[in-house]
Parts: sequence; C-alpha cells; structure tokens
Amino acid sequence: MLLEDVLAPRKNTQLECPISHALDVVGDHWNMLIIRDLMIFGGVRRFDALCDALEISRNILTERLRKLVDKGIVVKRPVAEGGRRMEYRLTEKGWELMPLMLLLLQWCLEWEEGCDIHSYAFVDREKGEPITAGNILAKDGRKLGKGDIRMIPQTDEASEYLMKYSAKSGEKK
Amino acid sequence: MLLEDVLAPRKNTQLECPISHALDVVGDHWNMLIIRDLMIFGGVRRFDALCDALEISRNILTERLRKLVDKGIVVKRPVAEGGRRMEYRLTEKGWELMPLMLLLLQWCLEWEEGCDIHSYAFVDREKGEPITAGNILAKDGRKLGKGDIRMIPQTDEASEYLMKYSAKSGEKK
DNA sequence: CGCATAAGTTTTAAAAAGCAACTAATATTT
DNA sequence: AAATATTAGTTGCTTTTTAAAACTTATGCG
Repeated sequence: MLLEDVLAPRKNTQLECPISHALDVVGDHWNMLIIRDLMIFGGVRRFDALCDALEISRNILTERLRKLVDKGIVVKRPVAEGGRRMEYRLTEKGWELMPLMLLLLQWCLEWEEGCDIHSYAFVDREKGEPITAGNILAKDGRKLGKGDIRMIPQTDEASEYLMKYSAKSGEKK
Repeated sequence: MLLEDVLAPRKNTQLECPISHALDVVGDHWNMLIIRDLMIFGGVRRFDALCDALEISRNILTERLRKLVDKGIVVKRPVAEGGRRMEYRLTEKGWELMPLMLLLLQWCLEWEEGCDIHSYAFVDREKGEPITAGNILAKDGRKLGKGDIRMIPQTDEASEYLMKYSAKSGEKK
C-alpha cells in the first residue's frame, strides 16, 4: 500500500484526482438536494423544514448536515443568539456550487425527456432574460467547445493510469 | 398520493425539479467516476479496465453501466463487428457532461484543501493555456456573478414549496 | 404554567454495496 | 488444432448504509 493511502485512504487508489475528491460532496443525491434547498430563494434553513421539504429521514439529514458542516459547505448556528433553535446556511464555498446547480438544470432541460416543464428558472437579474451556464472560456475570453479542450496528465501517476487503462489510439468516432 | 406520483414516482414528491432528475445520473459517485474515465484521453472503454482502474466491484459496475446505457449516456457495442468483447463509450449526451467535470475539478482546486497537486489538467488546445469552466453568461454575453442571478418559480407547485419551507425574508447576510 | 415545537437520538427492518469465487465463451499462443 | 489466457459478466454471501417510526429533551410561546 502506498504511503498516501495510509494518510488519506480513498476509494480508488489508482488516481489521485480532484473530481473524485469533489464527489465526496457532490456525488450524493441528498447532499445536492440539501444544497439546492439552501440555495433557492431565501433558502430552506431549518432542520424540520428540510425534513418536510425533501422527505428525507431525520437521521440521514442529521448525518448529511454534519458532514456538510465538516466540509465547510454549510454553517450551523442558532437562530437567536444563545438559543437552541438552529439554522443552516451555505458558506461562501457552498454558494460557489451555484454554477454547478445551474449546469445540472441546463443539462437536464437539454437532454432529458420530460424535463421541459421545470418548476423554477434562473434569470439575469437585471434584464430578466435567460442565462447560460457551463461556458468554458479561454484565457482571452474565447468560448470553447469540447474539441477545443485538451487533457494533459500532470503527474507520473496519471500518465501511468492512462497508459495502463485507456485506449490511447486516436480512432474513428 | 398525487396522480403524477403514480405516473412517475420520485424521491421528493414536493418539488418536480430538473436538478433532482439530473442527480439520478450525476448524484452517484460511481457513475461520475465511470463517466470521468470514459472521458479522459482516449477513454477507458473496456469492462475489465474500468474494474481495475476504478477498483469497483464487478457486479456494481455491471449495474451502473446498464443504467448509464439505459439513460443514453453510454453506448455498449462489440469491439469487433459480431464479436463478444465489448466496449463502452460516451454518447453525445454523455460528452455534454464535460463542462460539469471541468467545473468539479475547478471547484475542488479552488476550495478544497490539499487539492493543489492535481493529476491532470484541461487546457486550451490551441494555445495550451488554462481554461475556466462554469462561467455564467447573460444573453448579451456579459459574465454574471451570483448576485446577478435571480431565481423565479415557474409553477404553482414551486411557489407553494417556497412559501411553505423557505425563509422568504431578505435578511442580513 | 402548560402545551406545542424543534432538533435531534434510538431501534429495528429493508436495501444496497462489496467481496470472492465461479462460468461460458472467445481470443491468443504454441 | 489444442491448450491457455482473457473477457464480460453471474451468483451467493457478508457487511454497510438507508429508511421509517417512535422516543427524548429542552426550548419557545401564549
């Protein structure tokens, strides 16, 4: 076993990867729904409200909220100073997941059947017009498509991973 | 029970929502890692390679791939015409998740501790320069920040949801 | 003061994930 | 052409995670 696996054990020992890391937060249905509800409008902030709104079991919600707090995505604090009633809010880090939410929404509307009627929309506040998420921009501001993007391995580990598992050859589409 | 729940049962009966829908695909650790590996470089395309690379159980991989195929994100086909060796590839719909992957990567690099050394990077193919994902653009091409975006409910259901559960008041930050 | 509420725990049952061994057929090697 | 190795899964069993519902404990409120 590798030293780093002892220090920070993870699911796939093969590739140390930020995407995999991000999935500890994002790769979970409940986490994302909780974050969604903390994000929309004024936010669903109270334990019982989240419970009712999401129809999530109380024990699961407890555990998820604890993890989100641990990861610095949510803060828990009393509604009134010193009180026992709590509220949960997104941190700055949590709010930074908004582009991701928008992207999920957009992808779903574009590609999933039966998603054409959606219950809410995000618009340009100033003009009320629709917005587009997920744009990939070059340094000079150029909008990039999939074909304009290249992936490069940065570590020996990654090179080895690719060598070992991927179909390296540039084949027909 | 609502009629629509009979027609299309879902986890949270409270809010019919594309984000929730998208999470059937994206809100799963393994799904996303599979998609990641199908996406990077030439792609990890073979069952056993995915198994080894991801260290995922074979039965779980089987099940996940089947679902991804069902959802039109992956295609399964024989490597050679009529053969039994299979390969898995992303469909157009699957490739459209690339901005999402880039966004996950970017968010993690920006906000998670210890993610500064990443095993691979995506760059502008033409110039080799870094790219930014997750940009939200207005109709006129203006780059928007979180504050420039407003959420509006589109259905009575959504309005009711917000009324019922969210802290509607515009409070102090 | 007393009742409803909030934010959880606990308990127990059901579902899903993980592991390892097994299969059946197909490529590859000799 | 026969023997061997590979591939793409199944199957059966164990462990972990989720889920549902009842129970706690203390607070806020009329």
